[in-house]
Amino acid sequence: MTQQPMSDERRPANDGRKAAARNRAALVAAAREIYAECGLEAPLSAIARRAGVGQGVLYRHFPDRAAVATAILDENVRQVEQAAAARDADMAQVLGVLTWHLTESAAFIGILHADGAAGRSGVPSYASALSERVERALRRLLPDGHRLASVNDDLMIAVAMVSGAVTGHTREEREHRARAAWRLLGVEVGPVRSYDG
Amino acid sequence: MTQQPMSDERRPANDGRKAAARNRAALVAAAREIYAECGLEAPLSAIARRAGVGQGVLYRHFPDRAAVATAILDENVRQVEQAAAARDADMAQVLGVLTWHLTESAAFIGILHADGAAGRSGVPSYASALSERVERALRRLLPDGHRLASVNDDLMIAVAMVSGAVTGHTREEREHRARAAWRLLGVEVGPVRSYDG
Amino acid sequence: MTQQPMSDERRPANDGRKAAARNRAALVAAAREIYAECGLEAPLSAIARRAGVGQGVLYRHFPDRAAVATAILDENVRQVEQAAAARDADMAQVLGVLTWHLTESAAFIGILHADGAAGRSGVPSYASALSERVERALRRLLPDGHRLASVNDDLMIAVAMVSGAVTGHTREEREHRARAAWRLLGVEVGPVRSYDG
Amino acid sequence: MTQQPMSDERRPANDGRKAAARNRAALVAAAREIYAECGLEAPLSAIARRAGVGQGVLYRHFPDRAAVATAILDENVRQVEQAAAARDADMAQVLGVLTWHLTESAAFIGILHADGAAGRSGVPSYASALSERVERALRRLLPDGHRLASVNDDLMIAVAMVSGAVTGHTREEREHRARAAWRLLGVEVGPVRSYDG
DNA sequence: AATGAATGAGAGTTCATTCAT
DNA sequence: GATGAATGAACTCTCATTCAT
Repeated sequence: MTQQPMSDERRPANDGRKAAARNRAALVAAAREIYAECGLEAPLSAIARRAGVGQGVLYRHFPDRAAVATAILDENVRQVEQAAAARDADMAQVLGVLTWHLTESAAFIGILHADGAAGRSGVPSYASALSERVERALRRLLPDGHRLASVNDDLMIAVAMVSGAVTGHTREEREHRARAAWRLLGVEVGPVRSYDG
Repeated sequence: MTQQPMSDERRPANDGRKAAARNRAALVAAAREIYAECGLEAPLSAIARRAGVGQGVLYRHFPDRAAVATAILDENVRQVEQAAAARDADMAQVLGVLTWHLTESAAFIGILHADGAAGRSGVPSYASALSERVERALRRLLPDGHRLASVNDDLMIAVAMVSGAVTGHTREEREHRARAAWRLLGVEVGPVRSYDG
Repeated sequence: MTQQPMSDERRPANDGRKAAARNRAALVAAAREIYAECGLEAPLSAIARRAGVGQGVLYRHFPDRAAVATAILDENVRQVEQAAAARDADMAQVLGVLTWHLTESAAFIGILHADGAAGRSGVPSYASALSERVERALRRLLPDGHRLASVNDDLMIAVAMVSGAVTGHTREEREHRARAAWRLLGVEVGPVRSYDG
Repeated sequence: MTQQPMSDERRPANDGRKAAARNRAALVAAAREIYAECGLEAPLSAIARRAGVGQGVLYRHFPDRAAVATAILDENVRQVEQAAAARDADMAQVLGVLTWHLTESAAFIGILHADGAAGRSGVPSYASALSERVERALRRLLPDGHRLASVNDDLMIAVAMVSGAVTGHTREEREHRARAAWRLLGVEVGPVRSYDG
């Protein structure tokens, strides 16, 4: 309220380059938490606040809401891709990783409904891009005789179905329901876990 | 400082009582359309606008958002119930009706994800009420040897899966995808059509 | 369907940080004026408009209606408290200060009706908090033989009565009527003026 | 919802003339109750609902909000006038009646702040008209040596002060506080009761 | 005369986004 | 680069008032 220039009153540090990367990471982590708590509709300001940065910083790193979501989801998709790219990868294992992300991240669920739905109202455009990356990763591993190989759509429809089984449920229920879903589909799934190399 | 008496001049038509039923119908139709386009989160004001009535009219007919949604979805649920209550009802037929509504109404899709998820964030409470009505209707018809009868959750998980298969897709795609989904589940489905007695 | 990005074109000035203090002051001043004219029930939007700021700014500075009112009235109450805390304070002098604020601020009048009326319909809760501060300040100075010391309620009832005498009247009339009121109560009042140290 | 002319389906009676008077009475009674519960700001629709009539009826009988308030308050004022017009009326008795209405009707309190304040913002115009009727009634009885007779304003200022003492308090507290107020003013008050001839 | 539906203007609140510092 | 205040539109919900029936 006074006119003092607030000389050095604990003014937030400005560490230059280093800070930028740190802030980006903080934002991504914060977004993950906030999304988990409030869903994809959470106010961006909440993310900035949780990350401990100003809202301007958020906009510096991410031009819009979609960019934030993509940044979060990209990590999930990448793990699926990496699992699929591993030398000894097989379908069941990769579906295990996929399922792990499905149960872990409520935000991730949404994009798996999106295959072939680019530009559809309600389906953010980034979702189909991510969905396609998942599809490419999986299709490469689809053995000819696989339950989901006979009809072209089946693979991603099945994935969407499992997503549907977990939508709207808590983390705890999601794993159970996802397993049940794969079982009903008659598809074998490997251990449900994150992929880290 | 309370309420202005209305700018004056040219107060638009007041069609009197007769309009009541007409307006309600227009609101329901508009809501169905808007929901189909924007999902259940659509602004109520958009519904009123589309219906060609003032917002007050919407609030007269429906005290709150849940009432609007329920009014729309109730009709879908009721048809499923009626199909299930028919003398010669069998599971496949009723699933056909269910599937018809799934393809017809984007809004209906949402509630089928809601089973057992009452009070979950993002899952409005009326959704689980409706979901339970669907469950009761279906479970009565579930023959002992049915593919979905072995585990208790299976029935509604399967329904949620089919919903997941169609979420985010257009009317046209929905029927195809829903059929594919049931096929992947190995569940027989009768003709996909509305139930009208 | 959530929030539009702003119509575009000609986004009005954003004076940056400096404006914060200026805006807060403008809001307080505007609130004082509007309250004086319309009472505590005045629309918050009128205050923002009068202050020349967007409604968002008002909400940034004051989370709710009570915060606005408190910010305005706090200053009045504080002066009474300070007058009462002065080394050589005596009842008559402090009542002079009280009376000055009563004539100066129509909003201040309202809270003096609130003693012991916490949570009463129409009596906002902050009003009784402020009322109690006034009571504490005055009671400390109440000499044993004072006209208002014999019965416990008398002090604040008398204050409420003087408030009643001025409610609904113009600034000019208020001083005259307040003096008349104290005279009718047989209570001596010092010079009617603000306290500034 | 059907198109039937609802032949005689319990259509609300339309008893002609008689009903008009009955409705008016119901509206006044309802307004009294609603005002007591919700204050003068209560929605007019609530009054109509409580009275069991359509809103149109309310508007037929009372052109606007002020007219409703006046109708209610008129009854209070009339009793004071009648008490003052009684053959053996004396000041103390009439003040007792006045005080009774002050404690009985929260709505009545407001108008007694209004003397000489016609057209003041926040002071509805009908209030000063009613206030003047009260003043006329009382002044006629003011004996020359009365405590409130020496200065011209004193009478109504005193009344406003007592109103101020009770504003914002519950029925129960009001009587106590009003008595305390008159005592502090050194004015004798007769039994606090309604006047009924 | 009564009914009660319709109207639409606010009031309150929340947020995406910009921008001076 | 970071900060965080400002902006204002959009959304929900409430009412005073009118008017066809």
